[in-house]
Amino acid sequence: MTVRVRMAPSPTGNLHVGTARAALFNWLYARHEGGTYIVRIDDTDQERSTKEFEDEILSSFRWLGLDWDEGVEVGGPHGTYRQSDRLDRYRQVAEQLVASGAAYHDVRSTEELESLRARAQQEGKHPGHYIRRPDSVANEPSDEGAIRLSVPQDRPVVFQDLIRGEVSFEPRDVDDFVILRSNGTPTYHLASTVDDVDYAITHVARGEDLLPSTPKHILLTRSLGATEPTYAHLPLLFGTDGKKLSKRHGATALSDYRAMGYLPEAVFNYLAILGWSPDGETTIFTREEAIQAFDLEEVSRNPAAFDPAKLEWMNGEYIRAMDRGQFVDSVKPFVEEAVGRSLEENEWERFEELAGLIQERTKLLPEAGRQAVFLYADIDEYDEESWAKVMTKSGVGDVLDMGIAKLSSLPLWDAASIESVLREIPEELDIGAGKTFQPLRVAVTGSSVSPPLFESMAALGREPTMARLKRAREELG
RNA sequence: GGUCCCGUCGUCCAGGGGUCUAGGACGCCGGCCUUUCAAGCCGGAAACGCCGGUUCGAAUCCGGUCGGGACUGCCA
Repeated sequence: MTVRVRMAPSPTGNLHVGTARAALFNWLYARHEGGTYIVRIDDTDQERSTKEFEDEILSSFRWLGLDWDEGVEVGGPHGTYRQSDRLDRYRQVAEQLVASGAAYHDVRSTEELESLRARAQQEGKHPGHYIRRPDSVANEPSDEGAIRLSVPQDRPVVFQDLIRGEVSFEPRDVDDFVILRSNGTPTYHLASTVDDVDYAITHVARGEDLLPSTPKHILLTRSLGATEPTYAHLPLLFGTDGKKLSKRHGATALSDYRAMGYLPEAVFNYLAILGWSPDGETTIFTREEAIQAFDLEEVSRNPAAFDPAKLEWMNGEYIRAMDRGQFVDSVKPFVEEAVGRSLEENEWERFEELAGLIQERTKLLPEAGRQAVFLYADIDEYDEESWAKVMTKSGVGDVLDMGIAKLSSLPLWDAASIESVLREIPEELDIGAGKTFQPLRVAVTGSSVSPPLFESMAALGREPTMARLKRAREELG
């Protein structure tokens, strides 16, 4: 039997990194097994679901490179792959289960149910312990109320989780849960398992938060006359403080990382490493290598902390691994954004002169923009800290004067020539290299942190460099 | 409270009875390189939650304990 796995996001928010990782594992498994990866939209929560979120989620999937073989937007043999289009199907299934005796209408009020739960809790039992088919009135056929699945109390629900091994639930700890609301709409449990059955899903890899729901889904599947899929419950993602990953830890939406200048390959790699590794030694690997080595059974059982620092390091690795042209292309929008206007073709030549040096120093795409602005925009104001640290020292004026003098008579304006005359300064003045090059750097780039000085001057050009040196000299007074 | 899941460096991932004085990666600390910042290189600190048991031998198996987490809704 060929493997069929699915990802079923709810379009009630942006794609969360945790969901993205679950999608990634499903995708890897499908690709490794040569199976089918399906994307379906779980929008039974019609209040909170929006088209915008759906679009955002799908575009994030595509950005990450998680293409799907079947499902929403790409089609397939199972309709639109959108739950809101299948409401009749769910309703029909629910009624059929009532007819077969597996489910029943429940007209009890919220208060009644609450008191049943309270009683169970007081007695130290599972809260759902007393949520059962009432043995009197409610057995009558009815159109009223919600529909609950009647959980058979005769034996435990046992299953083999691919990641956790055997997991078992006593039936008394599984309440008769609602499958169809009194307004006729399906709950997640119903819609999701009906879809899994109808779409012939063979493996369900999902967050561990759904582990307690699994006996419900198994029971439902069986009462539909089907065999449940193989489950694999993925460990959850946390922040570095061990708490649930939330806004407090920074960005949680995948699209935020895209906007911050992360590369999809790096995010892919990092997400994959959270809970899995090909061999315990390798941390950087390609999609192909991941597909080759991936197995759900080798996914860790422990929750993983999402560590932004490691992601950033990894992104730097990927940026440095790009070829020059690729780097320049990816970084162009960020440079223009930093400069505040679009750049002409000839202006890019100056950037390309420095591109290699900038690339080495870039972990996040926008950082490249910050390093390159000095090439295109005059210095509005010098970086305050840099000025205070280097320009207020004694002897800075002399350095600038000498720099101006030596550079103005330079016949050839290239990095090597610039270096050779500038190197004379510390010798003649008998001061350290840092003392001479740092002031020049601040004068020319506006900051004590920049790409290497001689190359920067060369790329900037003679006129602007001289102008900036003179201006800094004047600012010194 | 109840049910279920989990417990190796600060973090991620290895190790699943002897080769573990526990390995790799990020981060951290120190050094080298150096005009700054990175990168790179070298070195360092850093973990088997605890208690019992099984065994010649346990990070590895079993039990308990403690701790963390998820769920506990006519949300998903």
